[in-house]
Amino acid sequence: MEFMDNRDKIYYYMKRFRLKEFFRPDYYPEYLKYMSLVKFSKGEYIYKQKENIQYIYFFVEGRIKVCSLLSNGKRQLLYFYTKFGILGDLELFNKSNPYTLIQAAQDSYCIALPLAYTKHLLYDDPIFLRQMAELLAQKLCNSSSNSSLNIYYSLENRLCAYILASAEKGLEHEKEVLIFKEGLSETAEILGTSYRHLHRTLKELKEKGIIEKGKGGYRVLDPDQLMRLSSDQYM
Amino acid sequence: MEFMDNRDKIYYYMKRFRLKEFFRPDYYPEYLKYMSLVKFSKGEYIYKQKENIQYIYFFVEGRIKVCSLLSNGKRQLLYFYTKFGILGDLELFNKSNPYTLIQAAQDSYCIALPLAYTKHLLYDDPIFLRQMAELLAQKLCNSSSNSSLNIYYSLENRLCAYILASAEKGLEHEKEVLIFKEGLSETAEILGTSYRHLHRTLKELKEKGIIEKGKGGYRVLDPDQLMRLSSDQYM
DNA sequence: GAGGAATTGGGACATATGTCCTAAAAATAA
DNA sequence: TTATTTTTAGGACATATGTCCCAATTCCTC
Repeated sequence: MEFMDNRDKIYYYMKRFRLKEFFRPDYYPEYLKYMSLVKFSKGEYIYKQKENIQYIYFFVEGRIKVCSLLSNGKRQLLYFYTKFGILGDLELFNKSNPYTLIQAAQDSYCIALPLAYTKHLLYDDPIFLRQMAELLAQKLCNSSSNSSLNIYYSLENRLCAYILASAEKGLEHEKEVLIFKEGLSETAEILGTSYRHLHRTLKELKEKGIIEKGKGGYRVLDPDQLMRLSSDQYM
Repeated sequence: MEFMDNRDKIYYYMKRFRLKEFFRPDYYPEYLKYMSLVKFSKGEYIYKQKENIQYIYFFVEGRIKVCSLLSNGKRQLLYFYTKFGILGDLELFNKSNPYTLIQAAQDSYCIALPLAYTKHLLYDDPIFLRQMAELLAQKLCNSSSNSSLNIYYSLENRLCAYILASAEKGLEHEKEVLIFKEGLSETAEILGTSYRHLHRTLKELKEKGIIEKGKGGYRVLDPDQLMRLSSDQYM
């Protein structure tokens, strides 16, 4: 995590995402004193399991991946942050065990609020607490409906969604292309399938002309069809 | 929903489950004025989709089933309440759409708190709000891990869990037995599988001597093995 | 009790996915 | 560069699960 010394950017994001409305107006100036803009580099962990959390973050730019750690040691993909959102709500309120793994899927920016100086205020701030409850309720809805997607959709569907969510923009012959660069065994783990089956399914996508193997990963040839097959998951 | 005019029972449950600790002490007497004990009969709906919620409930006794309604019109089992819990937290904070279906799986008792007179207080009660956030965070954890169970466990596992959670105690030749009485097509729907496959799996359980078909449903012959196969789901 | 509707039981076959194994290719270390 | 490890590729086969059908049974209505 890298602290960006850029007060203007903070104010810009605060205004853009109306951070003010998350807090009791009279507590806000106190929070503001401690907020800072931070950058997470691609692959960096934002929270690791079992770690006591120091900050909550307002995610403002980039892409962030949320996995849960299962008892068998595997990871399972839960969610991608792609637009504004709050990180740490779950970890803040779920005493028992922070079981999630939150990782920057691309270089990402957040506004960090350290809990050390503000936790007592936050816990007494009905507006903040209500916002958190609403967010958690929303996430719970998402999670429940996602869990049904896992039953009703095939690996092909889930893979398409995952490719869309984690592919990166790159340039090739002056054209913008999407390239999927993730390691395949990690991908299999995250999608909760076997390497063998993942591979088979990738091959089918190749045969359908949707993706193409190139150096450094799979190039997306037909994003529209990828989208059609992926049915809004993880987004 | 039937209102039970039994003030003593309310106080008993309040003490037993420490309801007091869910609220700001100075607001509590006001809430107390409106609380009442209610009974839901087996099969009765506690919340239906799209209905604006009137009460939140503290579930104190019985068994309650929570399903989500999917866009394809099917239900999916999310959770069973078997011991103390709060109903309506999700519905209270998730403005967009109450998408869950909450139904008494057995005769059940709750303490009802009508929102009409108390919502403004609850929304300004940091202790209540924090409790809600904690509950929602916990449910979110459960839901996420459940969604992985759907991937990692076979129908046999899920079915065993479901039988355990929804079987009823009955007497037969003066011995206490568990009987699973749910309709099979409804069960298939809730477990997200086909009727055919459910049936096949039930047959396997019969052949393993775990259950037995009798009049009025399936008798559980070997609860221990059922437990072993079900791996703590929905509980 | 007769007739129709819903529920239960199951055969046949297709597809999705897992396990096991082996080989080629790429990355990394020595 | 060569040796070793990791990653990618895929054959063969087993199991889980779905779809389509139809028959038997039970339930419900008249």
